[in-house]
Amino acid sequence: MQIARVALDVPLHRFFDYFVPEGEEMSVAEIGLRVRVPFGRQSKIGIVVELPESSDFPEAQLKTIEAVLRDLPALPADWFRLSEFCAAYYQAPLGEVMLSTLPAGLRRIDPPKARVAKRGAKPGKPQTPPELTSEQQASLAVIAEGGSGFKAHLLHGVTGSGKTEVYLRLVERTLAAGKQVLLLVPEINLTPQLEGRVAARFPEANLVSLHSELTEAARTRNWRAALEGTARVVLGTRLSIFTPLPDLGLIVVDEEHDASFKQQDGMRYSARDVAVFRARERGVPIVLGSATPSLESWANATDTRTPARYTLLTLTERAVTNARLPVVQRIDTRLEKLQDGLSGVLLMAIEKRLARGEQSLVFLNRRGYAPVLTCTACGWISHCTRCAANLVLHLADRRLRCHHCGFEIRVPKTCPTCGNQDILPFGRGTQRIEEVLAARFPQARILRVDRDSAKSRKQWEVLVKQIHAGEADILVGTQMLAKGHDFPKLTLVGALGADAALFASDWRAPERLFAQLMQVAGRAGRAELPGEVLIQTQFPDHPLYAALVRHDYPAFANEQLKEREQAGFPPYAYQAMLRAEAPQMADSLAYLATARAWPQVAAHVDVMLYDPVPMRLARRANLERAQLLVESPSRRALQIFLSEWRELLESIKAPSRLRWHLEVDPLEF
DNA sequence: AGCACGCCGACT
DNA sequence: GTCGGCGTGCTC
Repeated sequence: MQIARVALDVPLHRFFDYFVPEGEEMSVAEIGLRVRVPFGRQSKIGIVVELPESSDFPEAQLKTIEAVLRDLPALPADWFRLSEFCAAYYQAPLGEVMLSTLPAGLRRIDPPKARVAKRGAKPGKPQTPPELTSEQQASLAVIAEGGSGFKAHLLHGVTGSGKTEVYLRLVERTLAAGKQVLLLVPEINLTPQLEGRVAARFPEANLVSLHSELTEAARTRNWRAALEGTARVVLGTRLSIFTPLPDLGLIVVDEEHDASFKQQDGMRYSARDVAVFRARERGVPIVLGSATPSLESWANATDTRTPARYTLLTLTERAVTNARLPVVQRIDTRLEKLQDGLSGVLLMAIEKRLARGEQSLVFLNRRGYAPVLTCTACGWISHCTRCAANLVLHLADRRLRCHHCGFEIRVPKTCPTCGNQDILPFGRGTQRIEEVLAARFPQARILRVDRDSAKSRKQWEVLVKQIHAGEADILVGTQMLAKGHDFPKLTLVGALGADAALFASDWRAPERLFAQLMQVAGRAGRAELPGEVLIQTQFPDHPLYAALVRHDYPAFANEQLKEREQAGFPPYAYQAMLRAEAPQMADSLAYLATARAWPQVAAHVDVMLYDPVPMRLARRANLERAQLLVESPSRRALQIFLSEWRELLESIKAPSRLRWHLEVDPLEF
């Protein structure tokens, strides 16, 4: 009887062999088909990865495949190589990688009911392509020179410089060559606009989108259209990097610096990094676009000591006629007394916009009314009972809320420890700023945009519509507002509380702050109206702000890279993080200590292990967390170490309540 | 991961 | 006397 080797969705680094049923014999071309197999007491969906001559397992004990599913073409070989790369690089079991990137509908036991494929995105009104700026033309020429083989390009373009138009021209060329395009965007919020634009421009391409807000059926349908080649353009969020694309000819990663490309649970992959691997492996060009590239990508494109891995393409002018970059200014808050967190300069600037009928945006990356509630008598502060964190005051619905575990209670009327009635909010969040502005400008229409006011996609869309219709004079919002939306009447942006990130213990915080401020600054003055950006800071001379005022990302990036190199941080070192969590910190630390004490560690001279330490948020949802950093100047050395170490990690005896995971290229500490 | 088997504490 | 806690072991 024929034997099939099957990958299953179990956390084990091995495959399982089965007999192929009589009369269902498979050909080599059918490796990559899904099968339903008995597994223990249950049935599971698996993927055939091999048709071996014989099994290492006693053949008498092999079970037989229950059904060979031929409803879908076999998954292609390059998709296998992509999965294998991820499994090896991120130390994840291959079966888990393969199955978890499939749409849920195709992992299910019950047979999917066949439905007629509906067409993809509805094309908007047909567009005529705009004239290209000379910079756009030059970028396109460089990419064209690279040919149709692998080449990585970093497209560095300020907000409004027309990166999207460059993508569209590349899509056009790729489609004309009979190839498929994969367009990656960081968030679902950004898909509708780009979707409309691409669909309008290429009505024949049968664009499909792939993101978490699609229904399961729609997701399966779109994924299948990609695999079968009927969809020529796929637009999606990070998971869509795993979509099988038989005719792939181009990958674009928009806003490549965005943290949403990093998966934060399960296999903690970076869709951007996987995309670069996939492009190289498939031999197709890839374009990474951003106004503020990640320092990793920037180094790859500019480092002169190693041969540049990426070509750098720059767009400096705004593509919209007459539009200019906003004027960025620092407000020295040491010199000026703030009124409820707002400087007189900012208040006056808002007043001016109100008088002119223009919009202002006050940006503050802290939602809620105040980050903590305190008792003036005994010093009590509102803290979460399950986390090592404060409860945030949400006055809008009179609740104290933990932003880490979701715990919430009603706001107490008196201090829970001493009964004092005088309990006060400390610090300021978006709700409080909204209130302050409402008191100061009673005639103004104020709209707050944060995760509380825009919980669902629907609410978000309503808010965006209101802003566009000019139904708001002042917007108060978190980074939600910073991303990818044009508000034509917006001419002023005020940034509050930015300094916190300057001296944060996370050394990536400045990089994120710069990107965020640059992005939010880009919201101001997109149309004919010039924009103004005011940053309230106690450190106006900080080089980060100095670079921001000049719109000088390269200066900022090069400065940061210098610091990273001196400190031996990425991208000049490669890292992995082992984390453990358990009800008791001692158990978490003990697990890491055992991992650290592995005798073979000494044999890996080029790999360095730090001491196990409690995480910055040491307790979350009643679990006490610790971590151990592993570092190496060589990516390869780190990989070799990790693959050996992982086996040890799996063999360490630990309390059953303890969970651990290994993260390669961690972004947060 | 599931799911079973297996051996010690408070309940109808 | 049993229900159920989670420790341990296995899945082709």
